[in-house]
Amino acid sequence: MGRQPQSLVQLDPGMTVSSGQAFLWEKMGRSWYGVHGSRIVRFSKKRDGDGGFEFASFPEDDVVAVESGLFRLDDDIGSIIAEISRDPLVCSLAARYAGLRLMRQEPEQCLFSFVCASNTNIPMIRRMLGALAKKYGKAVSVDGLTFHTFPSASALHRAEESELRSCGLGYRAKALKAAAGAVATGALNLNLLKKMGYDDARKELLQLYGVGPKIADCVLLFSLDKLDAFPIDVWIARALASNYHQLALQDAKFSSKLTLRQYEAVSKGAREYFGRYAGYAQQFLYYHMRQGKKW
DNA sequence: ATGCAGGGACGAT
DNA sequence: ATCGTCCCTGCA
Repeated sequence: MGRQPQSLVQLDPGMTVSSGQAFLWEKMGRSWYGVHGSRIVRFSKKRDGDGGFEFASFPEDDVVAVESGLFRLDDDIGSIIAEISRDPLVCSLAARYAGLRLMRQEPEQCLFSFVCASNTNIPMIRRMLGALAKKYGKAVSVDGLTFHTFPSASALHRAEESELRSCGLGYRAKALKAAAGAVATGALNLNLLKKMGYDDARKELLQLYGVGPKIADCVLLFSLDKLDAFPIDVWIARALASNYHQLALQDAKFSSKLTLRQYEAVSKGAREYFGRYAGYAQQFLYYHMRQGKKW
């Protein structure tokens, strides 16, 4: 730990993942290490570097399925790119950032991570989640390094709110405890949400204390296979305002902060415009907006 | 140094 | 339907 976040996970020459969606990844030497639920995963370039790479998981069972699931190797990326490339800007970004991919996170980790993500920034989110993992996760040794798995719902639910606050969560502690409780008690079944459509699954997530439209959309896109979800953060809002006047609000006040009503309107428009893979388009726009930024 | 931004959402007007 | 507030950190 203690390393500055990378702007992207360079998986191999043809594959890149924005770190904005996966907080607990870090690069050490020629390898990327990531916390993936109750696993630690490693992705490294082969030493004889002809573009080859290898994936490992600890524990080592089901490695192939884990890799395929995590990096969405089951997606038909060609036809996805083709479809979102109906938009000229996304088309050019898809060419420039060829290899950028979405990850499929563990649903619980994704939900709990984004509950911690409101009104803050990525370095701070990494710090909070790292502290939570260290305190409530299980230590796993890989390559002589110590990592911590992501805490279980019940562990987070059992924790006192004050303990969660001491991990740097601030007022988000209450929301995390609530979300963890919903999962731990079975009131919220994330696996069920995977089988629902976007609207129904979103409605369920919005019931949770501390989960608004933005965070719900992130969880839907990054872990529940709703590729039509289109999360709008301040950067995406700016991208829309400067490049998509037809999608932005007529109101000139529309710049970065969206009211609930504005969010729903802009999101609906973007989802209709970009289509069933709007979420992939969102990732190209987000990645583009983040270029040159420190994290 | 004081203010503000940073992957927002809640609760009171 | 808007608006102040919430915890915390880095940076201008």
